[in-house]
Amino acid sequence: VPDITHHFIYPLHLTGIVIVDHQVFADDHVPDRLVHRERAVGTLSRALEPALHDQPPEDLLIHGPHGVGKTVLVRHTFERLEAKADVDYVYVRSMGRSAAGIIRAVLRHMGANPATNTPLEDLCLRLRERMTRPTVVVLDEGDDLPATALRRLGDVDLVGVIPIVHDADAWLSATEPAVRRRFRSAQLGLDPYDAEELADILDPRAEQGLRGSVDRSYLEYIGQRAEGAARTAIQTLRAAAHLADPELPIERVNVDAAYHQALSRIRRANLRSLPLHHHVVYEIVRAAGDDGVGPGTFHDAYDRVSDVVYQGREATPLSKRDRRRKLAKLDEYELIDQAENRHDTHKACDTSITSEFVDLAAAVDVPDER
DNA sequence: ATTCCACGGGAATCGGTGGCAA
DNA sequence: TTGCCACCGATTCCCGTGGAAT
Repeated sequence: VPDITHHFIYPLHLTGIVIVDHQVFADDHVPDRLVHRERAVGTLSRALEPALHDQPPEDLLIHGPHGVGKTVLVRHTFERLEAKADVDYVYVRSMGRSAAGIIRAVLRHMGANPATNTPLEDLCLRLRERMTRPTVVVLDEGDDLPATALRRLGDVDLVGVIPIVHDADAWLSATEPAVRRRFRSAQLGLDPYDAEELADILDPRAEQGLRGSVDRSYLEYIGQRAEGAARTAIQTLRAAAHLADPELPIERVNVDAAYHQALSRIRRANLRSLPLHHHVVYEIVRAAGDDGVGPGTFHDAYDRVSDVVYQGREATPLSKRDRRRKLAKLDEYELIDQAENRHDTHKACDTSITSEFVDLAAAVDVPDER
């Protein structure tokens, strides 16, 4: 949440705030120019090109590691296309959604509001009815998309599908052959940036978003620390700006400290977005500290605290199977490292991140070790 | 080689909720 | 309005798989 209040309450020069434009650091900020992504913009534009002539856009599988700008690439390219042609663009965060959930999200974008229990078949019918112009459906976070969703969207004329995933090979081999054929030769991979490129990406943001200028070499340090991910680099710069003040110019802010603050902020937001069960599971893992907790011990601990933790809440404790699903989710969100096998341990990535909803210390006196 | 047990895919089940007919 | 049904999403149940210990 942007901290704007200080601007109005205190004279700027008396505060530690050097950020003058929060928007350029927001995750959904789309810059006018995508630095070092010219070729990717070209490839994507060519896939969308048929839409300019009222033809369905081509399917394209976009892949690459965290934070290399997959989503921004799509938004940026589409905004330009939209200015030129009568094309629709639907962006769906598909993580965890069923086939019906995805189709429903597309329909909602088109102005329909189908009930959650409308049959998938009906949803698809309505989708066809409403599809009157070329439409690009972007399925972000599409690593485990239900094949049904892809098949159904593929059946609709005028629709081009753009799944965004991390690992293209894994994705293709996990899906059904028909889908594989569609995307095998329609891929766009984004590589991590190097430190120089990241500095180029940070530079205009520092210019626009911060009071005063920032040394190029400092931006490069951040670039090195961010390991190829633009999102991490941008959030690190932002954290550094927060840590700076009139006494401590931004270049003197420790990059490591800023980096960790940025990571921790991202993880905190991730945890907050999850429902109660995940918080309980997370807190049990976190309570084990840096040594972690083996799967067996984890389940014992869960059983021991569950009565108290769930007391007075409508939710009830989970089966072992579902605890494993929650652990997998937490791993996905980079909140824990899940045990690889039964002799390994689950570990919290950052034990300083705590749940706002669940407090185990208040729930149990002393967890006795067995 | 055998045993132990967590893992994780998939089927079955449950609870909630629109839509619809009486 | 009421009662029923179909459907979804969440969860549990079931079970084959496989890594590590013995």
